[in-house]
Amino acid sequence: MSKTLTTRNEDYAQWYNDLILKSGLADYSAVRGCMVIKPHGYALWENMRDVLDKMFKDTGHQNAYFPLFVPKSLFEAEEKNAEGFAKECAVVTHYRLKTDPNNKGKLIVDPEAKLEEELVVRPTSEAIIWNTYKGWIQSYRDLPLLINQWANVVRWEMRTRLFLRTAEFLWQEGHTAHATKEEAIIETKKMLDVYATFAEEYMAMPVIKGVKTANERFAGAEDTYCIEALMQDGKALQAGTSHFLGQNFAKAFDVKFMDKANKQEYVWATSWGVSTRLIGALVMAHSDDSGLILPPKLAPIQVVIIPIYKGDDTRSLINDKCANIIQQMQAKGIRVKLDADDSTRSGWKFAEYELKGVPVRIALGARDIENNKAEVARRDTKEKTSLPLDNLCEQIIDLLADIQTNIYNRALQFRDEHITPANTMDELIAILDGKAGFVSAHWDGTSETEEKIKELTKATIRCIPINNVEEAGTCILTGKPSIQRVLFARAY
RNA sequence: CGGGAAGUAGCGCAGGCCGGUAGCGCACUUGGUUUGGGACCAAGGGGUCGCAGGUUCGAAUCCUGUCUUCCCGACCA
Repeated sequence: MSKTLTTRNEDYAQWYNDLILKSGLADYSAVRGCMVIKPHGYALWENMRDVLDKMFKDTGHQNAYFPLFVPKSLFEAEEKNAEGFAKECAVVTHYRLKTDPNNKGKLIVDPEAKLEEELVVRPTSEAIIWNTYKGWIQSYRDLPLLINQWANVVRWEMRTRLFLRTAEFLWQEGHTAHATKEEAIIETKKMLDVYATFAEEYMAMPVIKGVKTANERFAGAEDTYCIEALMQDGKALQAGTSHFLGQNFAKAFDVKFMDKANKQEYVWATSWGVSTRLIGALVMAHSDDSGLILPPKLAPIQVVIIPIYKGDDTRSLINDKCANIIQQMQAKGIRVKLDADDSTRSGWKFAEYELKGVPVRIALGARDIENNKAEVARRDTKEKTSLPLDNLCEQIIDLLADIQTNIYNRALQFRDEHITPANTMDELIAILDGKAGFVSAHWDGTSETEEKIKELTKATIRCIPINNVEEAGTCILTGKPSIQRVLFARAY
């Protein structure tokens, strides 16, 4: 099987597509804009999901599930939100098919079965959730209400890209209700921190926490916070968002509570989400021309053991040793796989597991056993070393931790080297066209200026970093006064 | 929604201009030899050439329509 990838230098976009397909993360499907997540990709998502789910529960949230369909009248209740999503909604108009009288064996939509009210396939669930919350919240004693749901959503995108932008995707959406504005803002920021922690500690992907400008804000939110990551081609990627929704949805859906002073008040809301897009981010943050590089904490397989047979006489000796190592590793909770398949040779396996991003590979042959050693290769640097078998398990645990740290540091260094200040439009354009990455520049704070810069450069303001240093300056485009630099980048 | 490209075996492609009973590589099956960086030998199996019409004695090939997918733009997590 020829599974060579297009290199990143040749064509970054093609490299990404090749990698996703050939590493077995996902596949195209017969449905326009929709992909199939294959077992390797889904296992990765399950690991991400499990970690996040625990983090949500540790911060007091509970899971629930709301319907896929939203009646149009509910959907349009919060106007800004509805308008924001209107152009990309799939809509169910009928509930039945029938056989085509003019074309045997074919089906047509039954015109008799038109729905009285169209159903919108959720692009996000605020509407149905807030409609439900109305019935759940009467008193301040019912607050805060901290709910998360794991679900699929549909956004009818014109152009799709595996994991980064597909018509249907998997995500989680948290929806919380609070008695006070302050508490809702704290929740918004807390969940942003959860995302940042997850990205950095588990995905080994450094992120910048920030606030979106009005242009980039979630429709219906007062403030949108985000984590922005930088990909190896110098493009930014929004990896997660957390919204302070104010009382917009409470007012639209009439969700009030009685406070301690016996007064009716609207509740304060947040919502926050991350999606399977994180898989795309993970791929582009670390991987190389040989394949995926997965962080050990999330890798579906952390260690693969490949026996090297030579003749039949040492076969059972090697098998016994492998079984022994696997037993020890499993006892320590390492996700380990033995590949003793006789129909492919070791060289093929080496390449295959590199493609799949398995962090550590152990090759074990008669020669190693004789020397009481194993050949250990780490995926991130491709270094091979010979380690003693005696306390192999402990050494591998250390190695996995080292790989996790190393790929984070590597990505961090790349990210930090790609935050460049610019003081003129020419500088901004030169950086974007050259080294790319984030560009830190002064902006006068208006949407018009942001739009204009986007037109001129195709770069958007990714965010205003949280705890940004105040620095007096003049806007890069208009020369008007500015109090701080913001981060521009071309983005996914 | 605009521009481009492509649909022939599971995957990647050739054949098409010049119509004549469908081919290559990889994968797959069986047997054997192998195994420290994508093994080799031998023998096999698999396709109504995206779909629908049309031209023709005859269509993968020519014509018309249609569907789908990918890439580039505008929109988005």
